[in-house]
Amino acid sequence: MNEPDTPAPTETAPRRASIGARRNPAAETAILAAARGLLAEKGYAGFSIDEVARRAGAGKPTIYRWWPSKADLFIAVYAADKAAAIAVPDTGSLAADLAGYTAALWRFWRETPSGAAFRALLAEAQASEQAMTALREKFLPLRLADLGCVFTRAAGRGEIAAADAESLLQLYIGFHWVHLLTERIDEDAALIDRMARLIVRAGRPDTAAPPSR
Amino acid sequence: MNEPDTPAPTETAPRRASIGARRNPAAETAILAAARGLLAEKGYAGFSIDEVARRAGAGKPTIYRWWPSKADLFIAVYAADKAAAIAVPDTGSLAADLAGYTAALWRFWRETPSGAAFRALLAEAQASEQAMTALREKFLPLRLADLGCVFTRAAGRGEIAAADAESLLQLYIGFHWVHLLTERIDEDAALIDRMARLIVRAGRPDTAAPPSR
Amino acid sequence: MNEPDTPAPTETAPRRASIGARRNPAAETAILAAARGLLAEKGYAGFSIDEVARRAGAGKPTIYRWWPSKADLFIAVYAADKAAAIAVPDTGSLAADLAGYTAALWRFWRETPSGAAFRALLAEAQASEQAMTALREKFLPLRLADLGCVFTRAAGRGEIAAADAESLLQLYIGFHWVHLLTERIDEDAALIDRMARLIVRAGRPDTAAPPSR
Amino acid sequence: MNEPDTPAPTETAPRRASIGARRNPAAETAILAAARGLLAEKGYAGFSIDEVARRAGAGKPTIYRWWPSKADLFIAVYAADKAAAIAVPDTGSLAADLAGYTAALWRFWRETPSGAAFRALLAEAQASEQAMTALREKFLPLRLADLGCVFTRAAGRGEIAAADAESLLQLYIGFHWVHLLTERIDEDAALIDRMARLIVRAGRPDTAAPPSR
DNA sequence: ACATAACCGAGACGGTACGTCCGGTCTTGAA
DNA sequence: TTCAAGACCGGACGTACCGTCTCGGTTATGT
Repeated sequence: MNEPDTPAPTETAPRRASIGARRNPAAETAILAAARGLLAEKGYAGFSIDEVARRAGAGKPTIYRWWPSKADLFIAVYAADKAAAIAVPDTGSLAADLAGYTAALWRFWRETPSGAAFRALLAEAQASEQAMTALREKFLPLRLADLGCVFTRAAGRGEIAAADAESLLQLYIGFHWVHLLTERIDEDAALIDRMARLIVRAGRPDTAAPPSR
Repeated sequence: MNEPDTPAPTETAPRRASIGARRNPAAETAILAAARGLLAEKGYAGFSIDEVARRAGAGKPTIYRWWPSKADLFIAVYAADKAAAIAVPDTGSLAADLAGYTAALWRFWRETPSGAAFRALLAEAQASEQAMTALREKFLPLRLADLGCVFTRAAGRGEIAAADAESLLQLYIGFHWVHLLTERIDEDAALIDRMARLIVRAGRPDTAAPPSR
Repeated sequence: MNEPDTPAPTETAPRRASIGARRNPAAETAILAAARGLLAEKGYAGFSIDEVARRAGAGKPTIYRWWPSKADLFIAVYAADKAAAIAVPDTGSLAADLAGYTAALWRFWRETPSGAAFRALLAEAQASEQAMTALREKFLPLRLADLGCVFTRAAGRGEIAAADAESLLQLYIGFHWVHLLTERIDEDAALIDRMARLIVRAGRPDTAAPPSR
Repeated sequence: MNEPDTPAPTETAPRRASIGARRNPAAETAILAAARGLLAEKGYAGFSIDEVARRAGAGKPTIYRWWPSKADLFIAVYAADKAAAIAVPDTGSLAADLAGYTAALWRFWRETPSGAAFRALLAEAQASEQAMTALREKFLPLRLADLGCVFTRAAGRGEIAAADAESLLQLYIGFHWVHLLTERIDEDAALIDRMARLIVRAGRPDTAAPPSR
């Protein structure tokens, strides 16, 4: 009904037009970058699709087309960093592996927007069934896979009972979450070491004790 | 030009007037009850101060006067139930204490609005500095106090090393948080027992050494 | 990251491909039919180029190629019906001609999408200079030509003064527009007759009166 | 969930706050003025609630609270001018009254935003049932009342048959609409006079025939 | 006895964000 | 060159909440 008031500045604005009936990688890049920047600057509060669209010079429908919920956007931001950032250590010692991984993870969370992204994802999941589903189906499995092999290797070496591997992993993850969600992911080496040793001890096969008997 | 369809005659409503220059307990009760009901029905999503005010028949400033942030309201809802609902067990066995406490806590979270309230508090804390402060200063200390004595007693009995008590408590809390935040607080006795035993084992004094004994 | 749920495989659709470097009549037909149907069902509200393209299985550029504005599309819809639907009466009496024409026109407006199309054209012309131009240059002359001869014939018969023919035509058209735009084109024979007689009387040459003098 | 990012500039911005649980006349004035200005500058195209809110420094909900549809806003803009602008003439001659009124009305339509407002209202009514209702119930009766007495007086003087008054009024209104909707409300005195005389002649009592006299 | 102060419900206020729809442009890949 | 398809940006839509503010009224308290 209304003409768009002459979207005039077609010639002046470096508008990013369609490249045909398929996804425009430039738009995707711009949107993810805007989301990253916004999360880094303002965190979950202050994050809005509107602002992402503004910063990316993108239309909101373009965002919703590819990331139907904020959770999807958070996951994408996280995924873009993750691979490049954290190597799963393999030192031959579970305690060392865990301490190393925790230190690396916390640094990663502190120094990239991914910490904020994960916090946002967890928060969003409490408000939106859709986000909860995305968290459980698209996100958690990836994290479990990463760390899972650390515990699997430890079980292979006899450091922990194989049957406990999964439960220990859960304990370890809980430790991370609590610290992230309460903004205590500063690098406290002593704390990290203590926790790693506790986890290892918790998993120590019962055969480790008996000798004492 | 248009009247907003005459918002209902004031004289018919059993309005709850001021009782003078002091807090009206009836208003407080009504507001808390409305917040409880809303959390129970809709969870964090669907919770809004507007809706609480509507349900309570209260003015928004009355709510903001007594609970300056949503976090305060969530904490109040939680606190109203907590005392009555969970007794800290003292069976003489740390594993049994933990398993009992977890089962009771999860039931409490499932069967009262408090589970939703805590999830809401955690989510809110990710978006609001004020809520984060309330979480850390008004809420967490209370929980730590509860459970702290369980570990203290266990240390006193020699079940765990006193130096590890606090770290073990953190692990245990992390376990609860992960399950709450991913909506897995169904009563799985086997899982709970396994985790309790792991915690105990993690805290086991260096009996591994005790060949020395 | 997320595919927009794979919008149906292209190979199953009975796609209407290009027939080479010239206009495809099948596409034109499908688009006009879709526009007709949409106008008939939803009226001006609910009419959109997107929806027409969806219904016609056409691309939007195809529509814009042949009908650069919505006004052109409305006019095309109107024109497709008009010729076949209304015969300009010639009874020898202006009043009878007018009453007959009005009755036929209103029936036509009620029973085909053309009434909606004309309303849409008038509305669109208020928002778009392009549509206003189309209305004035492509549409109105046709209507004037139709009815013009009715008045010309009446002037030839001495029923009305030739000098007034055009002004009477304007009055008559205004009558139609008011009724169309306020959704009062139900067939009220008495009203129509009264108005036709008034028009005739307005045009009666002044020589009709003098005898009385 | 999200803090409004510290609406900070409370102290700097001359924000127009609420004045309590009742309508703020300053807001009403600002909104109407913004709507007037926007209509005057851009017409129906280019008119949007968003832009009105921006110009008025008002929130969209404030606009929707008092003018639930654009039609209501158009009517309010029209009404604000109308009373002050057009006096219904009473010269003792219907033709002179009509010509005078038409000239005044067209000038009013040209020189205030009311012409654009009425065009917008008519257009909007073609797209929205709500607007059509507002047009028929809130707007047209007022216009009919204005002009009605001109014809009533003429009938009292015997210039026209009382039974024809209403129909003549319709013809006269149709004349105005056609010229407004096709942007031909420039002051063409000859055209206006001719049309006024035609209307008078159309209403002439059948005393014309009365050779009987 | 009476002013004052704090409380109460109510609801308007400016604003921001939501998620959706449409307009008009552009590009692709096939015919 | 035309076609269907559909992505692109922009912007408007109407609604929900946010947190603040002001009102008019009520009730206790302190003078």
